[in-house]
Amino acid sequence: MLKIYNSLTRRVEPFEPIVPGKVRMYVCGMTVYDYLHVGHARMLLVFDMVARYLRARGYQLTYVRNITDIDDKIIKRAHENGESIDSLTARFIRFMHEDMAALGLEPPDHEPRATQSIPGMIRMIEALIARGHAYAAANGDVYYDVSTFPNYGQLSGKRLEELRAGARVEIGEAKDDPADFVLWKAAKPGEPSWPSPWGPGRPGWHIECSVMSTELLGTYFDIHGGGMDLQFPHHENEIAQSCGATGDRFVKYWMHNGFVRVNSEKMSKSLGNFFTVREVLKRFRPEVLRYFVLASHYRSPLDYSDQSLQAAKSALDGYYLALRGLAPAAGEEGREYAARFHAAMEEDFNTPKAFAELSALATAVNRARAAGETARANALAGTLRELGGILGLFQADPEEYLKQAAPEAAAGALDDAQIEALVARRSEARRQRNWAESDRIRDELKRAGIILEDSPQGTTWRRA
RNA sequence: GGCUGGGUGGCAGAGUGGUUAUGCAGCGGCCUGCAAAGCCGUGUACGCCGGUUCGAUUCCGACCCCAGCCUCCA
Repeated sequence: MLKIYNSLTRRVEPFEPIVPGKVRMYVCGMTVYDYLHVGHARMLLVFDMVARYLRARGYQLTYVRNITDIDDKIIKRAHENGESIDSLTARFIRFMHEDMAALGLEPPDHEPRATQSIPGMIRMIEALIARGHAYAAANGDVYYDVSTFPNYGQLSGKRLEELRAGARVEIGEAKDDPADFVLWKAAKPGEPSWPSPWGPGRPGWHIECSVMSTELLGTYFDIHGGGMDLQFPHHENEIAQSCGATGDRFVKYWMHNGFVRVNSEKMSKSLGNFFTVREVLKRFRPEVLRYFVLASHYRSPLDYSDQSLQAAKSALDGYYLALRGLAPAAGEEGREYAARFHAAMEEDFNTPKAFAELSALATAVNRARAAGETARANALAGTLRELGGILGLFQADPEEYLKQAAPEAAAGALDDAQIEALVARRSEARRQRNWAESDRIRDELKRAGIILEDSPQGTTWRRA
């Protein structure tokens, strides 16, 4: 029985889809005005894992991840660059898709863009006004009246009184209550706008997600995900909007992933302490990043550092070394590991615990191989590869994986042919029992980042 | 200040009222010409102080510390 921690109840609950066998999941995606950083990568990898696991369990999943392509930051950045909003967002959507592909993410079923759902947003705001949850202010903005929604604060555990006390009121805002939030922003000069019953303007960020999710998944769907920082106010406001407009429930399970930190601080644009996915992928292969992310529980904070990535790489190398030279075969072998792997995954996607099983399975593979039980080794390897596949891991050809260098290291390094020539020369020296020459070549290769492994079947090499 | 969630061995990171998490790194052994990889073995770890208990890292209370949210943020 799969169990999921639900932010709404702050409890781990049995997962029961609204429609048996079918799961509808919405994840708040990217605002496209800059490159993806490691924090975004974590969110994307976590929900990619969730999607893969749900599908592996046989659920028919509809996965929606939106693109926010109109918002204050986008307008500001486009203005700073002296370019149009369309050209800015088109470029960063392209970069985002490149990074996502590099990370090995399975594409969502739908990737709606905010600017393509404006009519729906206007309809939802009209519904909110009609039901008494929203009001048009004198300046042309439309606000949500939080006092009309009794459950406001349920998701984030906040109380309206406290929010009011801490709220900042910007000059020019026309809210009745400092805790009210904007649904529609009246156009300012030079800003893009759409016609609406309240005059030209553009949607607030929160209404975008309420509309994109319910348009594609229905008013009440199974899972809504996103980063911890979206819990308040973004997701709280989505609930108020969606429930207020439809009178229905909105989301059954709220999932929030923890942050990536750098030196114990949240990695974020505003702090400027972020590493882009592109930078990291110059030095580490995508699968290393995936392993790194999944090696901790999705709700825990995750400290990013070069050391941790290096450790993740060593661990991942170990799995490929176990798979190397084997022909993974299907079969019942290793079923007990698979059972424990799934049991761990069922506990709110406990990937670190699941890795403990994969690690035990890799050891079993190595043992079988060492004992000369090739058929058993192949069968166990088949199970290892299959279970890894559920997490998006171990699918590369081991030989290729082990011989491949990260782009940065590859520049100016020895190419495969050069390495193989040196390995051949060393093998000849070894045949002549010329250990001095043999060791000299091995040292030379070692300095070039090549590790050699001798065995009765010959010498193999890989990149460190 | 309010609201969330945390503090586990050198590092990363699960988990549990009494029995080995796991990984990386280290050390010893086997293997190897020597290595590497692999296998085997190896660590008086659970923030502090009280309480409950035959027994607490695990439950309860206080305290200290950390992070996140309360303003845009995955």
